[in-house]
Amino acid sequence: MRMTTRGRYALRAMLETAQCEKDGPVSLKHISDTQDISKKYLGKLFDRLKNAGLVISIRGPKGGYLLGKEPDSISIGAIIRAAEGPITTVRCVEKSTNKRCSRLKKCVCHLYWEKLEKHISDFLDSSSLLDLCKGAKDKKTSRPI
Amino acid sequence: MRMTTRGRYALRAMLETAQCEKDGPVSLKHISDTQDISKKYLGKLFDRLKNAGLVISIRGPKGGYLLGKEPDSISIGAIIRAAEGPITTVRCVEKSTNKRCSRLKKCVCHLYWEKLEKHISDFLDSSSLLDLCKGAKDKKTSRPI
DNA sequence: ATATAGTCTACTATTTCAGTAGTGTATAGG
DNA sequence: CCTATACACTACTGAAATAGTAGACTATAT
Repeated sequence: MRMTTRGRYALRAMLETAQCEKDGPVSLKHISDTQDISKKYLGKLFDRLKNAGLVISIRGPKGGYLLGKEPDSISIGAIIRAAEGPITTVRCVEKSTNKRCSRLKKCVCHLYWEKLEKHISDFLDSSSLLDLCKGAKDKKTSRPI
Repeated sequence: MRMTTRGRYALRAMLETAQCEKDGPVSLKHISDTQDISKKYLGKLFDRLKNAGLVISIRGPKGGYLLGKEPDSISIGAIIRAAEGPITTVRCVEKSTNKRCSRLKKCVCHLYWEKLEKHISDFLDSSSLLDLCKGAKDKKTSRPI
């Protein structure tokens, strides 16, 4: 039951973008510097985020990325799914690939994993990037953990 | 956001053990045959389950494994944790290793990941092996998915 | 023009996972 | 006491995914 750095990087990068885009496109260099993430790696990550429509890119000098939608309509789930692929707690239930294991009919466990998957998915979809931005703002005045 | 086969195997194996232990110790061979899991791999898995106190072992002919506690006091979370290690959605928040990333103070994301972790953990701890056994029993009479 | 900054493909190193091999040890049943 | 059974333990292997790197290419603001 693990989340990889890819998902974490994605969230941090999106948060940084959301917080800085008012000053113009946010470059990978900026994100790399402020978030300690390899610039090249971010390049690949933003490919995914861009394909998912979560950011748009602007090329050339002063270029970078802007959010592709309003921050309140970008759910954390959408970011994680864009970065890591579908949230699947159990692969043989994966819808996209239709890879359903042959034991399906006799296995109660499947139902359980499907419930877990929905539970996690709902949680991730119930917060937006805006919610996290607000949290970040609050943290600047109050005491950090 | 993935669960590995290790966790799934563990749950299926525990369920099989719970359902069959009334006829005496359940051998790895039996579990291997009924659940299509490599016997050698199960051996390693049951090491973990045994260390966690979820099963006890009986050696020699007619030997095998019995549940280490009543099925209603074995939570699914306990099984997953025994098999896969602590449920951590983000490693730098991992308590056991004290590996906290240096960005902790400035990162709102951490709070979010910790909430997610708790959310998942609570879900996994709210069902017991007994609950799943009941589900399995029901499924025999009713129509499978 | 040119420097900046995204785009794209390919490569590499590391880690984890799933599974295998083989040896050792306890014990039920004859 | 012998022997077959079944757990215990260590070490190894192959495959896949992850994290990160290299370098050439393209668009564009100044």
